[in-house]
Amino acid sequence: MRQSGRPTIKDLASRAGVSKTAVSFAFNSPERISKETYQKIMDIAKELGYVPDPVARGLARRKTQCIGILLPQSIAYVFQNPYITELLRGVGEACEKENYSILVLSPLEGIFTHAVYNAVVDGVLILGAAGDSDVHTVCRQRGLPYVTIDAGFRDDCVNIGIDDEKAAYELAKLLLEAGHRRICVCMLQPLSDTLEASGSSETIRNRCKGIERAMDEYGVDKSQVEYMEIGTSCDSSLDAAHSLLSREKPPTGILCMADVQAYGFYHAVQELGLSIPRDLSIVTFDNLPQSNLLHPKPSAVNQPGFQKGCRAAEELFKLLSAQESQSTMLDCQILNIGSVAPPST
Amino acid sequence: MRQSGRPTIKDLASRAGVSKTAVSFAFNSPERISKETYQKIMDIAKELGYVPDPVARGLARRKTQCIGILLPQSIAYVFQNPYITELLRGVGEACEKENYSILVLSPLEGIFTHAVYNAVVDGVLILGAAGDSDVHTVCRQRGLPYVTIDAGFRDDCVNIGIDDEKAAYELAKLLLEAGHRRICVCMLQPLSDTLEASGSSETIRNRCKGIERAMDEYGVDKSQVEYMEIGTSCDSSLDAAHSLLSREKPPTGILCMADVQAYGFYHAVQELGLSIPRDLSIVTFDNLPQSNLLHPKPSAVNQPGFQKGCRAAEELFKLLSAQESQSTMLDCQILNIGSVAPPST
DNA sequence: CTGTTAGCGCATTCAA
DNA sequence: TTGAATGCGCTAACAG
Repeated sequence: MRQSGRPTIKDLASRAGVSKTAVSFAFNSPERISKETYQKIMDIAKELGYVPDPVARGLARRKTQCIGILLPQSIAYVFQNPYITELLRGVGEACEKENYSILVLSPLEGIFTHAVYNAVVDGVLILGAAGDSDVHTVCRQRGLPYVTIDAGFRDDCVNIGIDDEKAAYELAKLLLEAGHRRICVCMLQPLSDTLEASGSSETIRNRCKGIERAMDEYGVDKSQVEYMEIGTSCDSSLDAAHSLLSREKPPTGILCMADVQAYGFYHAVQELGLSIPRDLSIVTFDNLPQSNLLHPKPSAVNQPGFQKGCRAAEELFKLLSAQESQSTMLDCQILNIGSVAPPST
Repeated sequence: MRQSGRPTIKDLASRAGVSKTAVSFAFNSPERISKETYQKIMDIAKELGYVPDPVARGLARRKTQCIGILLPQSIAYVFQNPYITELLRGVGEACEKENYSILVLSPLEGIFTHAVYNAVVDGVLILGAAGDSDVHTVCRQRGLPYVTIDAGFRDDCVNIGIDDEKAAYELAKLLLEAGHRRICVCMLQPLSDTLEASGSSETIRNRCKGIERAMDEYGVDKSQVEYMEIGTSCDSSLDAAHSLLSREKPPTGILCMADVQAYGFYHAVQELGLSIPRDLSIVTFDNLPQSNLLHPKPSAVNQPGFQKGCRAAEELFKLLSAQESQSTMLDCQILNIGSVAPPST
């Protein structure tokens, strides 16, 4: 028969004069058949170019050896943020140990959760979904185990993250303590075309809380701090930086939600012939390896991106094997390295 | 029945008093059933929490809506190179248009091609495989359409790349023309534990040819150029840079195979209180967006990473729909921006 | 417009 | 040890 070109288990079986079962055993539990039959089967398999169909196998054993990673926006956008790459590296590290592959899922047709419906995976990692997102519902409908990353801690699902409130508090304090009052907080603007994701994530909410707590502590009026959504790309943050710094009274302190935003400011400062921290103080989240190139290295919350991804995947694997799993708040430190100084004006 | 917890198409059909076909139509071609049956089916589906199983669906229609991207080394390693991220962004862009997801495949158990056997995909993109790699065989065995990226142009498969020989030639010329003779070429060292991948790729071979052609042209003896395998991470290139620059007679010109390698040199130069291009000239491949942060911006071959990924995916989609597809050599320019000057010593 | 009937390719229980 | 039969959940010809 062999209609679609590729040999099937049946072809191989009849060609080798054995049953389908024997062939199946040869590929899955060789110890259950005799050495000779095994050899014969494998020889003919090679000759025929037979290899078991992963999809059919997946259906039969109810396992695909893949986990999905659900991104909040399009791939082209999200991967402009090197922090995401760090996460992915961590996930990859854990997956390779378990012989799993990673399926990158992004919002299809603008719907955040859409990709989950059709994903051929055993479980899912979810990035930065709001607590009230319906992604939880979707996963449960499909019976998919899932772990969230940077999505806030709640009782009914496993989350890996840091103490964002505290981290943001410390960062804000760094600026306030140095005397800054004209402060701009750079938010992670969601893409406008993925409406569903535009509800601010739990992480962002927590960070804002932390910032406000610091301000209260220093008796600073909330109106003095400006919140600006500048997204997570070098380009958008460069633009934002230029527009901010060209003001008559530009901010003296910048609090970024991501290293990649800080890059824009470093770049702009350079282009304008200014200098950090003399003319502008800046603090940020992430502290990615590549930020070592910046001079001075930005004061930052040291986010363990790699570790986060790794840990999240590990917890997911526990769920997949029906083990207990629980949320983890990873440690992070504040590194005050040299991008903060008292305001000059 | 409903054994595994999740409702199946059969459950839904009997519950709704219709046949399985009707349900299938409701989800796949709603226009083929009456408005009322559709509504009834969808209502009960929602009530039951039914959603079609992607694996079963994949088996039946022989289509998974996924393409794989096969990496030459582990994910944690490969994604240290931001060029790869650029490629991925391009692939993502193309995939989202076609409603495809990306499966990231890395060598399992140290075998480059191993992941391909079990990958639940309709086609594969292959990164930088050597021309004589058996990955071609594997894909053909599985009947998987595939497109290579940066793998050299050959007649029997579709490849997307640039003219590496010429590009490398131009880069080398930049250094030679400025008068450099103590030159170090930074190679992309493969990880030692993936033996299969250690045969140098077509791309590297072509680049070396280009470099040698330039040297011949300038009458420079080949022995004056040093080839050093320093890998593709900030750390490894930083180490290499320090060891090179601390020599008694350090090289005056560096030719990198990737931006990420140049980062290490910029960093080292900074740490040593030296300056580019006064104390060291450097040219490189890639010219990634984030390299704008470097000062001076490195002279480089402008590699269209995003476009490459995008184009490769598009060609693969053509193959998937049985259309004609062909290799493409993308344009690239040499940007001589300011990281090259005559040697000072 | 709707239902019946076969597969899709493989894993696995139960007998032999 | 091996083989026949059944099921995984869904799609798609083919009838009705």
